[in-house]
Amino acid sequence: MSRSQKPESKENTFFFNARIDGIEYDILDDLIGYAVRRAQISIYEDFTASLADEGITPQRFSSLVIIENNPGISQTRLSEVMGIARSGVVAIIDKFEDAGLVERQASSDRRSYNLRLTKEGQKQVRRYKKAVQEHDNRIAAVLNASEKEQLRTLLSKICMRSP
Amino acid sequence: MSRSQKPESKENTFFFNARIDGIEYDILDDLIGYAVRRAQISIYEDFTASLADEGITPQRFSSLVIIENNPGISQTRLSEVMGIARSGVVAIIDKFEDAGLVERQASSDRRSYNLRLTKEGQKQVRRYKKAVQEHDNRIAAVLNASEKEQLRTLLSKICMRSP
DNA sequence: TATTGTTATACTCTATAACTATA
DNA sequence: TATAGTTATAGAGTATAACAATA
Repeated sequence: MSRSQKPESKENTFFFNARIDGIEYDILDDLIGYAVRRAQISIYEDFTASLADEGITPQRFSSLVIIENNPGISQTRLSEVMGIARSGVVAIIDKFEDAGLVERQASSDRRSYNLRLTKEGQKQVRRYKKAVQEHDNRIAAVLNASEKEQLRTLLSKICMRSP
Repeated sequence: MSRSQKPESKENTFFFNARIDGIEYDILDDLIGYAVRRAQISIYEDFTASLADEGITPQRFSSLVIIENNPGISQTRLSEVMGIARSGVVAIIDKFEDAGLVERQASSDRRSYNLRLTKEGQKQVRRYKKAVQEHDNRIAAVLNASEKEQLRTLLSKICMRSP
C-alpha cells in the first residue's frame, strides 16, 4: 500500500519531557540519581541544540578547555581527566588535528606528545566558550546567583564522596 | 619483542575523578552544566558498580518502574516517557520479555500492546528498587534530608525551564 | 492518511586487547 | 618490565527511514 517516497517526518525531534502528565513515576521522583539524570538530559539537549552546528559536544568542549588551560598535557593524562580510555582520546585528538585546532608536539619523552591548541584552536575555543556560557546561563536562568552557588556546592559534595 | 599471551591489565577500571589535582579546569568549574555532568558520571559509576551484575542499567530500571506503575502503557508512550525512539523500546522490551519480566498483552487497538510486568517482573523490580534505593542513599549520604530536598528542587527547576 | 510496532542500517561512544616504540 | 600512543574490534545505545497491519 504505502509506497511513499517521501521520508516520514522525524519522530524524535520532540524534547525530553522530564515529567509527563498522567504518568506515575513512583520511586523515580524521590531518587537523587534520577533527578540528576533528568537534569543532565535536559541540559544536554539545550547544549546540542546550541552547539551541534559547530560540531562540538560537551565531551569535545571539555577536552579543548582542558588542553587550553593545561598546555603540554599528554593524551594519557587527558584520558584520566576525561575519564575515558586512551584509545578514545586518540580519535578525539585526530579530529581536532584534522580541524586544525590542536597539535601534537614532540615531547622529551619520545613515547608521548605534548598537546597544545593551535592559533586557530585558541580562536575557536574563545567562540565556543562564549556560546557555552550563553547556553549555561539559559539553562540556569530559573536560578538566582545564590541558588546556582547552592546547586554547584550540593553537586560537588556528591562527587567528592568516597568511592 | 613483547609476545605476551596474557591480557594486559584492564586500564579503565579507575573511577572518574571529578577534579584531578594539578589540573586547571577554568570555565568548567563555573558551569552548572558541567557540575551536573560530573555528578551524573559519578552517580552512574556507583549505579553500575552496584547493579551491573544484575544486568540492570538506569535506563532499564526506569523502564521497569514506569511499566510497574503505569500498567498497560504502550511502547510508543513509553518511548515518549523515556525520551528515546520507538525502535529503541522494541529492543528493551524484547530483552525484558526474554528474561520473563515483562509481557506484551493484546490491546483493544490491535496495532499496539499493553505492557505489563509478569509475576517474576514484579518480584525482580522489588529487588531492584531496594538495591537502587541503597545506591541512592549511598551517593547522597553526604547530604542531610534538607539538602537532598534542596537539590531535588533546584534540579527540577532546571528541567522545567521553557525549551 | 495516520499510527503502532517492527526491522534494517548507520553512527557515535566506549572498552578491551594487542601491537610498536620507547623508557 | 612498564608506559604512551595506536590500531582493530566489539558492544552498547541511539536515530533514521522504511514497511505491514491496523485505525
